Amino acid sequence: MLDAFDGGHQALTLSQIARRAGLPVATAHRHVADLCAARLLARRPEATYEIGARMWRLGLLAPPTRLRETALPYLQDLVIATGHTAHLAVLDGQHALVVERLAGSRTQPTRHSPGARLPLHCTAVGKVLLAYAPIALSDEVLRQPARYTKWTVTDVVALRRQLATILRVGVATSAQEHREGVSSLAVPVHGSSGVVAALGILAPLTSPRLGGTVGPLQAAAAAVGAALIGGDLEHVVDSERDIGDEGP
Amino acid sequence: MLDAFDGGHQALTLSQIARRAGLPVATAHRHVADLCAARLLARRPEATYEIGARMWRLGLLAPPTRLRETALPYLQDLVIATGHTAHLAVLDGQHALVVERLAGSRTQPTRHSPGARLPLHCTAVGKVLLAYAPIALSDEVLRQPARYTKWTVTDVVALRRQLATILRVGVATSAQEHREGVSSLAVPVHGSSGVVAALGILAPLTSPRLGGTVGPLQAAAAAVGAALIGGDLEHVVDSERDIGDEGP
DNA sequence: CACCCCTTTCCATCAGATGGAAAGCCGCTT
DNA sequence: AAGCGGCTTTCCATCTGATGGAAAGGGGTG
Repeated sequence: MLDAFDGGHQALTLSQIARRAGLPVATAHRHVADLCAARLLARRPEATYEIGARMWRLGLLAPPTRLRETALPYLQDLVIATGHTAHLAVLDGQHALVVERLAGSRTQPTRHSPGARLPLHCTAVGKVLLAYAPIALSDEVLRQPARYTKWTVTDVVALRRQLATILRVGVATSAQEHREGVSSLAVPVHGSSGVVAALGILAPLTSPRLGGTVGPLQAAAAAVGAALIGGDLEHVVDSERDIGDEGP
Repeated sequence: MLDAFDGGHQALTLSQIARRAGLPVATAHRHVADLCAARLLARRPEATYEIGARMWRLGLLAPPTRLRETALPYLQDLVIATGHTAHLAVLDGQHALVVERLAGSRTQPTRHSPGARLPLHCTAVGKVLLAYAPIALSDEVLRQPARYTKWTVTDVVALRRQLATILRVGVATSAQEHREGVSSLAVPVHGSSGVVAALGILAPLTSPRLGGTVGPLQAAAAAVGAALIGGDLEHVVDSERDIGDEGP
């Protein structure tokens, strides 16, 4: 029933929620009232509902947040060093879950979109995650690779070859395979338990080649990996102190 | 029952959840299983549970996220300009909810703590929010102001005078009133519907006076306010596109 | 004024939640 | 080895609470 909320619907009326969830209004009304009482939803003056502050705080306790907080400084460095948009993704089922995305230049206020889910077979970060994932996953994902652009590679044999190459050289690319006019480059982030994320760079085709950015990219990935392994302890203590005090 | 999770307990066993929620294990077991099926919780290999990816994504749809994303660039500017830690907070019941906190210097990796709740009567951001809030709230909050340090002002009359001054000059301060050795300065952020947030700066007592930072602080607050009002439209469209595609 | 779409409440019907108890599983101590 | 304490997981008789159709109330608009 919470699934009624998504990126395009951050504020919904009761009837909308009921319709989108396939529930009778009376039932939805009761549920929504309960969720509001629990502060998981909040009611706005115009009788629309949106995600509440408690839900936000709970979401902050999820693993992606810790990863994001740790990686953010290095993402900033990477953006400054390369001038391109950087993003960090983790494996989430059959998708790459974008944990953070930082826009390229300050003047171009392209917003990032944490929470987005990208396909695994036609994005650079997705390919990295897929290459290092258990074979069972690629078996599943490569059954029917969806086509996004005319450049999307849907040939299973070719994709398998790509994954093998990625494992060997540690770098993945995607040239307009997901969105026209956008190329990307990605490398794995090695944490305490294997590859825990993929760090990637996006650039329009018109910009200078991405090849020269492999160095900074790998350096940033290594730094993030090291921070994840080394910073575990202090980080936990930190959040205990800072978020620990619950309110009514 | 989700309240069992907090900053100090991001991963819990079933029994822990049951105890903390005051529920019999059998009931907790069923609930947790349901939440896992909904991917609101996730089960880790060691049979502990943590907040799931779906919860994280839902949290991203909450108002604080939009505010945070909008304000982040200006916070960065502010940190660079002043060299101090900056933070942004909104009113949440009887607390100030920290939406974002950026550490002062790059070399000093002080972590920020979005999600933390600060008292209203003894922090600079809290005082700003309280000063601009309905009178009913300050009536309530000033009934029994809690003491945090020996510098905490608990005299109701003095606090009321402070709030009046804040309304007049648009700046609030707190000198070690919440934590020893930490002073802060804060100003309101004016959005489309009055004061929607407070922007503050933290500094240790040993550092140069905070007085000189009022200018940059007010400039940043004005910029955030403008971005909030002007950027609403494009922002919505953006997140529609980027987060819209739901998964299974 | 009538229409439409929304929110909110009520209540008879019915289905699903509840939690004690017992089984099964480590890892630890005696 | 045997015993113990903590954990997870399943079962099932009990009964409490969810369900949704219907109707009332509230604002807008043509």
